[in-house]
Amino acid sequence: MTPASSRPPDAREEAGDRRPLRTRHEQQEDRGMSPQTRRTGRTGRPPRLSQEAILTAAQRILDEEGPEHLSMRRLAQELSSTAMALYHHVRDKDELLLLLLERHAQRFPRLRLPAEPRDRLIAASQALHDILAECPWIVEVLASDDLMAVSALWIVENMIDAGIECGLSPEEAVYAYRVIWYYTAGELTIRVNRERHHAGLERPPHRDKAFAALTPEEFPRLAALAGQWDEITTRDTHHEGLVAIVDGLLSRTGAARKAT
Amino acid sequence: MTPASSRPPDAREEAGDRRPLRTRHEQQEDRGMSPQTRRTGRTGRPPRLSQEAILTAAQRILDEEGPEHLSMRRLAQELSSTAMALYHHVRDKDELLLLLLERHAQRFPRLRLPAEPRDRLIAASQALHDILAECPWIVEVLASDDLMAVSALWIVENMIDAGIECGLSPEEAVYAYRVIWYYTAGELTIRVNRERHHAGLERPPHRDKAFAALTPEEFPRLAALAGQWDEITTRDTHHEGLVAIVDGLLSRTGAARKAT
DNA sequence: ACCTGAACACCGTTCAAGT
DNA sequence: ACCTGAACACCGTTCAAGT
Repeated sequence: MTPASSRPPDAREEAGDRRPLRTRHEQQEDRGMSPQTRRTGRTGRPPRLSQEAILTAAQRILDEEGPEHLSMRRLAQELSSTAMALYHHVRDKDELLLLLLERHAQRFPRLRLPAEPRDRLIAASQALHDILAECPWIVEVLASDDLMAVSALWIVENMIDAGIECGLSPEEAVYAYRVIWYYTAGELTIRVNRERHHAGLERPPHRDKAFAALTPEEFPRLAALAGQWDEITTRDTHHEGLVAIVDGLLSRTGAARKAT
Repeated sequence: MTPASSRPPDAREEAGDRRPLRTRHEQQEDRGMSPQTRRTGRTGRPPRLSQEAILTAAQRILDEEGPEHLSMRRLAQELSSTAMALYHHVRDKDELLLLLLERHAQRFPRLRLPAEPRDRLIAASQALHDILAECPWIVEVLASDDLMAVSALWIVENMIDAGIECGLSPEEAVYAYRVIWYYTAGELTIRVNRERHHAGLERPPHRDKAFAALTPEEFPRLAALAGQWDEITTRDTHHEGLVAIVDGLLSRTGAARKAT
């Protein structure tokens, strides 16, 4: 979390962009002051809400009731306020989720990674996965981008650096990072959705339909595996898959020879 | 699309499951009759809507207005009907989306795949990706499951079969399939979200925040790449990544030696 | 400056009633 | 059997007004 030393000029007032307000939090951040420090100027009504309080309440809802219950209205209720009061501290729901992710990543301990580059690439990728596995509610937000939350940048940096030290060019290292990121995002999305549906106790109905279609003549392999499918499929193979992917990515350049 | 020869007993009337209705379409399917064939019994009011008409209208909305505009109400409007009329032909929105996927997969030509197993695994995986890349609106539904739509089962069958022919055990082949599927799902999800946001013309604001945090001292690799990031990141590396993953997965068993 | 209430423009789905 | 209208229980967000 470097305090942004050089920040690009605020482009929000440009034509077509109708979000004139900067949240209170952003203004404070610019002056490097906490609410307590600030003494200058006239004070309006003292704030009942704060971004911190909002985020804490949101996290509580997430933990106790699940992501599907986190709405601006529900959150306001939790704070004995109105939905609109929140918009004074947070631009919109997306920003709220992003801030929650940021908070989560900050709390996550900055692991010591192995020195050997292949191991480091694997360990960093695993850390990326683990951080997000703990806050799966945010998967949808993540999906929107490949450059991660600021607080998780150290992982991406390590992944790219390890890739380069393994003999990849910088471009190849970015591409390797992206392949791993896609795998991670896919695994998490599917895992989360499975758990969400599992919570509803119901097996998806089209699942049965698919199994019913598995005639041994047309689908010999799948028909043979149908009985064990759920069992095989339940095993957590994330790490195994990650290692295979990393080796596949590194072997393309003969970089693998450097490794263990 | 095998007509389901053995279908598990309908468990829907069990305790707690409150979906007594079977849609008209399902009933017909059971008797193996098309609407035209059916002559017996009293006919009630002739149907104005049909599943076919509903799916066609839904597809039109998807194509012309985008997935975010497909709602039951909008769809009913398109058919000059009411939202509730739809529920006579389709259980819920999820089923509607699943039927759309099924329809799409059916229309997709059943490719001739290479005989050589590694190439076949790659080609089948690519086909899976390509089918879904054309109907990205459904990514969210896909995410819920790893056993695909009935009409795409031939691809999964081929992937598993090719894996086994490459020397993997059946369990390993399923696991390989899942790794590839996670990669595919992740790639598609992120691609779709990017396009969806790109359509809104706005660069995500937290993107700038992340870049601003990229001090060369703390993040040397990322800082050096920042200028080219968008450019590198835009390149479509799906196929490259797929090949690397396949090779990584196969190399774990010495199966790679069999290949080309 | 900070917050509220009412309103806008939506969702998916249920239920009782109509023909 | 097929469809309708009204209603339920929600969304995120805007806007004008209050203190």
